[in-house]
Amino acid sequence: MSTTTVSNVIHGKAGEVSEDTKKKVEEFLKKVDYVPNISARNLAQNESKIIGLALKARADKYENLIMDPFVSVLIGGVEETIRSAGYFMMLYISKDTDEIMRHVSTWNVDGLILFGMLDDDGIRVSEKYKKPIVCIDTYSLEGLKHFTNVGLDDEQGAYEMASYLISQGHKRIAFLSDNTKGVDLARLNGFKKALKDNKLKFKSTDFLQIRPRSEEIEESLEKICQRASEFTAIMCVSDLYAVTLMSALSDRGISVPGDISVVGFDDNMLGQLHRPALTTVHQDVKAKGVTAADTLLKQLSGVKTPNQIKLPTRLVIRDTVKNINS
Amino acid sequence: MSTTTVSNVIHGKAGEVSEDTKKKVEEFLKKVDYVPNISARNLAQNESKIIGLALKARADKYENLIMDPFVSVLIGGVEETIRSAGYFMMLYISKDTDEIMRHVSTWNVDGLILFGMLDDDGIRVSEKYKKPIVCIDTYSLEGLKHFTNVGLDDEQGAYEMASYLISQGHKRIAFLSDNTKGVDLARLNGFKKALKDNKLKFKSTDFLQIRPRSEEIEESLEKICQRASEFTAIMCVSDLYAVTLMSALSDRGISVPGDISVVGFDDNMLGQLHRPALTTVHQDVKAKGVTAADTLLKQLSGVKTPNQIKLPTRLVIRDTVKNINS
DNA sequence: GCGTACAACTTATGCGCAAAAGTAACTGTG
DNA sequence: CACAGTTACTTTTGCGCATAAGTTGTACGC
Repeated sequence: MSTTTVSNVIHGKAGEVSEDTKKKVEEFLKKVDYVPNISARNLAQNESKIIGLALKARADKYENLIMDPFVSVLIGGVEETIRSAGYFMMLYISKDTDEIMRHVSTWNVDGLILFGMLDDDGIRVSEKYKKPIVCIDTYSLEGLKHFTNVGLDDEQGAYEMASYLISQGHKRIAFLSDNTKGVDLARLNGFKKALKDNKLKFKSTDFLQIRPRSEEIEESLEKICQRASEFTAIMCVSDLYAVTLMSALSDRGISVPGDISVVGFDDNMLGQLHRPALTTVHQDVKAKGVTAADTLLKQLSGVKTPNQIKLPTRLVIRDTVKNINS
Repeated sequence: MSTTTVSNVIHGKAGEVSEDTKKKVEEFLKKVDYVPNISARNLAQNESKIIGLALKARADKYENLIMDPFVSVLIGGVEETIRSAGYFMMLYISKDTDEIMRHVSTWNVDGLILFGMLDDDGIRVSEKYKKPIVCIDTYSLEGLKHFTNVGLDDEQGAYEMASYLISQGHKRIAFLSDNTKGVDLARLNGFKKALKDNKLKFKSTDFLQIRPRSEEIEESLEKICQRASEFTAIMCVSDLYAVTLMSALSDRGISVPGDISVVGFDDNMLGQLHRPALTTVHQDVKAKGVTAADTLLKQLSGVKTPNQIKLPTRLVIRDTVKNINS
């Protein structure tokens, strides 16, 4: 029984091994409870069967990243897909792109999924790393030359939401976010577009800035709540912020949707469990993870994929918007 | 420049290499942007520098597991600790223990952290896997012979919470959970003990069963809410269930804490953002992950560790309990 | 000035695997 | 019956690393 014969049996190379010996080998493998050594296989094949999932966060959002149910659902989707294709997932959470890079090359990771990475960082990575990369939720035309993006039609989703608010009679609507880049910018743009199409003006003061860091968040919420009476509705860039805002409003005796309407974006458990239940834009986070992983897997097997995949959103009308049409 | 010399420089084996050649080698390494091939190192050393984090869920709780902010925080804690010690994390989410086992042995994972595994499964794993295992939140005396457990003083936490409820005048208190095993049992026991110490009776009908599966959860909530008037307070086994319950109560016009008091356990963002803010038992989930990883790392470097580590809990009194002392 | 000790290297070996190259026995064909 | 082709194997090689074993040169003591 030579190693090659055994190897052939393991890899199911029929025609090379007689049925007789095949059975013998299989029995033997079972008897000794054989498990292949992946390190050795990797060394010989120069492939690792590992997909790296790198989550990166701006330092000030790191805490939120980890807390967000979004992340665990995403991880779950990726892991499931990858595993059923015989790959393994190495998870990497970091604030430091270089560290991620080093990690990826030491392990000779076969493919990369990046999330939360700034667009230029993604490009930087792709320049060094010569294997397939799929990014989630990036917004960089430049980047699309280097990697595939799996995202959402954020602009359209925000457009629909803003249009809905306007249809309910809202004219003074604020937009709440912590930055104006990437996804947040796309959502803001959709919002602005809806205003414009309805002949409403967007003033820069209608942008309410929330600070993600725990030391600053209270102060920023205080400022925002003080200005609440200026608006009839606040459109938040995420459910997390919508619910955070509603808690702050509630603490100050401002009722939702009685005094002011609030909407979110994402549709996660936070808004679903809130009462009144949050009106929001639904996205299928698990599908995002699954799609990203699937796309990467396809690329690994040499199948061409579009370099931009946009998943649809869906308006979910619940109870945080008041109809104020006279 | 021989491989050994280079290897020695990389591993900082001073005294074996002259300062001169050391510098030369280092310059060279930088120039060619050398990255070690971990597969080769693993093969040579028979160690992988990988820590496996296996999350297992009963089929009916799988969805919840993934959604729960608990999980991502735990993962974050483990990942951070492991990485700063030069290890890597391979994440494994599955309903199937055998699959986890196969994975672990193919990769020759150096150590294992198990979460959400039933006690007997943990033991089964430890019988095959001859390397260090740290479990999180198991409750099996038998298991402690095989692995280290990092957990909480659940019983004490629940005892304090129940005592607090009693001090606020509550005598008819229900306990809500989806099962009576492991952690949930410990919390239930703490609850029962507090009742007993205060000369209150626990009837088996005071246990309210919630069903975790999304198809059944509504029905079980309906039953529970119908019985709400029997109690002045409901102690929930987790914040997730407490908030879920409060949403259901709110939908039926039952006010918290006006009509009934509700408390949770865990202290996660769900309860913190809820209004009224949830009175609960705090646990430091990140610390749990960090402690588990630290303990495993210690064991890997041959340091003895206690086989049972219990992290403290802390009562967090917020706004969901009414003082009903006459 | 011979042996010992040690510093600073180099060479050789094996980890477990996949695949290339080699071998031996058997089969069919002209 | 000789030779090509095929089947069912075995032997060999090399992936990149750490380390054991071997080599060389130099300093020092007596």
